[in-house]
Amino acid sequence: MRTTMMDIARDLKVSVVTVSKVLRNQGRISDATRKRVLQHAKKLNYQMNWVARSLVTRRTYTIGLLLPEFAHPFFAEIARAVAHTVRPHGYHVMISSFEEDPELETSEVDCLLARQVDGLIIASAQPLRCLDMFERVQQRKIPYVLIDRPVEGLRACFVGVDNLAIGRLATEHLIARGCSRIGHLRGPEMGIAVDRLEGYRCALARSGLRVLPSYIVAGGHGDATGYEGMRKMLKTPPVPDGVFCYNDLVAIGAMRAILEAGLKLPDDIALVGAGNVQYCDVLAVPLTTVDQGTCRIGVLAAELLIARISSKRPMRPKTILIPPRLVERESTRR
Amino acid sequence: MRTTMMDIARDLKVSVVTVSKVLRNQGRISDATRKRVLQHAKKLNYQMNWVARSLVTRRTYTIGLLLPEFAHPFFAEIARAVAHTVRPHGYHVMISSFEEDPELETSEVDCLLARQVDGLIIASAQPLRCLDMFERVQQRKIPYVLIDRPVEGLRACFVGVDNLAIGRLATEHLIARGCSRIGHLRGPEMGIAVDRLEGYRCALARSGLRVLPSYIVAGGHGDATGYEGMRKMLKTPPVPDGVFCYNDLVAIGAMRAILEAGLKLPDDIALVGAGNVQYCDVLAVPLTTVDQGTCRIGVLAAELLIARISSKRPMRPKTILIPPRLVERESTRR
DNA sequence: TGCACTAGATTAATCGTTAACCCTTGAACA
DNA sequence: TGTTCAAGGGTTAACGATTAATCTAGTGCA
Repeated sequence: MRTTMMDIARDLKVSVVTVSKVLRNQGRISDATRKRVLQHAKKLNYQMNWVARSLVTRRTYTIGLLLPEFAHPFFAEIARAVAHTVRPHGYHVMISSFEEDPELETSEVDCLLARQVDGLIIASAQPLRCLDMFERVQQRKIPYVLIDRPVEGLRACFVGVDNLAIGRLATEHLIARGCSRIGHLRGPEMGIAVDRLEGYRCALARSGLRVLPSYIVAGGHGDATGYEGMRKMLKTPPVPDGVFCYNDLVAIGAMRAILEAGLKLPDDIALVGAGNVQYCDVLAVPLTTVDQGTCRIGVLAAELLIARISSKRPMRPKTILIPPRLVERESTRR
Repeated sequence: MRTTMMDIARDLKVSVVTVSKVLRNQGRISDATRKRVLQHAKKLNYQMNWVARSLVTRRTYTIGLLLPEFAHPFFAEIARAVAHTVRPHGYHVMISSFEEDPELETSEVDCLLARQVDGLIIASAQPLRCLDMFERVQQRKIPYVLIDRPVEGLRACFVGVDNLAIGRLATEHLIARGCSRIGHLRGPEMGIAVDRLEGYRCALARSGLRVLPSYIVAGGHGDATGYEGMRKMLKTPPVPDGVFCYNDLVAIGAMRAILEAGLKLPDDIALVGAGNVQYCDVLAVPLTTVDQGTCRIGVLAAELLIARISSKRPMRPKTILIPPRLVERESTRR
């Protein structure tokens, strides 16, 4: 049986409350009593029951982290940053990945709410105009911070990168490197991929280059879609001489397709990714990419969340947009 | 204010217990009452308070997952597999990474115990013969499963790969590919790296090749140590024609060093890693590696843990060793 | 009529802590 | 002598559920 405060209290013939006060270093307790309690607690190997404490204090010191995909290095790094940031404040993280499935996301949020998390950090995959999940969270007055993917029509905290700038930065870089037929392997139909596409369009327009419809190929999140997309793009001439990929994973897939086709990188096709994911510097051809401050997103989101949890009064939503930064490597060096 | 069972009970003029029974689908309740309760619960947007429930049932449906390093793709994949496996059973995962720091590991374990996790999965970094952390867990009768790194002198469940076989498999493969001067970038002084080294030694001995001390270079877990180690090895002739690396990350670092030195892979030096980490097929030279069934480790550990949690009687410790499997890619194809 | 039985609910106790008050004692001070 | 005050502690009631024991009709049957 595990020891409780009552065991200590009984043995020492003091009240449970006295024990509780000593253990919390609160209230007025004589040094003698304090010492006795602490000693006996150590002797019995006492450990606080956080569940019981949480029930009465109404705080679990747990935050929920909802991610679309765990194995993705981008989200893994975020998870790491979040866990790291909240630990000094006594918080633990409950992580849940919902595999890009909005329904699973909703049910996980509900589950985390039921488990009484003190706050949530969400990289949401909710479809457009589906705000009821968030409304439920707000109704329960649980602070939350969105990351990576903003949700339209929602007044909420957000930490992410300026995706339009990413698209522009990457495309402008390709232009500067002398590319004139610039393709884009775009991401999903909705969400941040739209902004990156817009940035791409914008950069091309600015420098007077034409946007060929056949140069924009639809895709998804992973490297498989990048591979397929690139193969498709290579089949329809004129073959591009530069491609901006929605993210690094897509770029990795694209790179495989390019090399398989016997083309040279960057000489035949220059490639730019986005994300600056771990180990994208040791690829077949080290990948030029746009850094989106992954780690900072996690840290800032965590700090923002803790600030909200600690604050008495409701604070008004805050948006943090991290400016992206181009990281040039071999895949565009020519 | 959030709704409680009492709110529902009061409104409906039934007892809290009746509500509880309906919500748990337990006990004999008339269809009429059941319906009323369910309807009203939905109307009030009721959500179970798991903290309160946990206090009385003494189960949190939470398991703790302790990892040495979060960002490492190997552990990220394990985390994913564990979370995935336990979800259908109603469990959530609290993840904690302790950055290879034994003291932090201990304090995190204590914290997770205080939070009343139902079980633990640990990839431990405890130094040799430091078992008191585990003893504390056992004393509390919390089931736990060790993964990846066995702990000597501890009668506990373990799920991992046969590291000796990894070393042998990798080295034998290099021998089969015609290498005769085979080096080893080894991992940390203790733990699984020792077995992999032993496997390497064993394979060389079997085929009558000599083990040169200068061919065994000490290192750590990450790619930085692989890079340094390889540079060192290249400086002391005779340069090896095949190298087995402690893990894929080390191999990635080694590959960078080899390419920087102007040598060709696999023609000058053939390289084998271990782990079959994600994306090691898209490296500068796709890496031959030994698959250690990462995903299966996570799944099996999670299943084993849940079995122990659910079982009434204490089961006796079970060890699962996954047989490794060689995955040949370009880095040794010659 | 009386007894046993059952379905359907209620009451009381419990889980381990904390929050909010209340009580005692002795010393200081007017 | 009486009042005040602080130190050091205790009492009681939550927190929001579950579990075990108990009650109350209604029914069947001898």
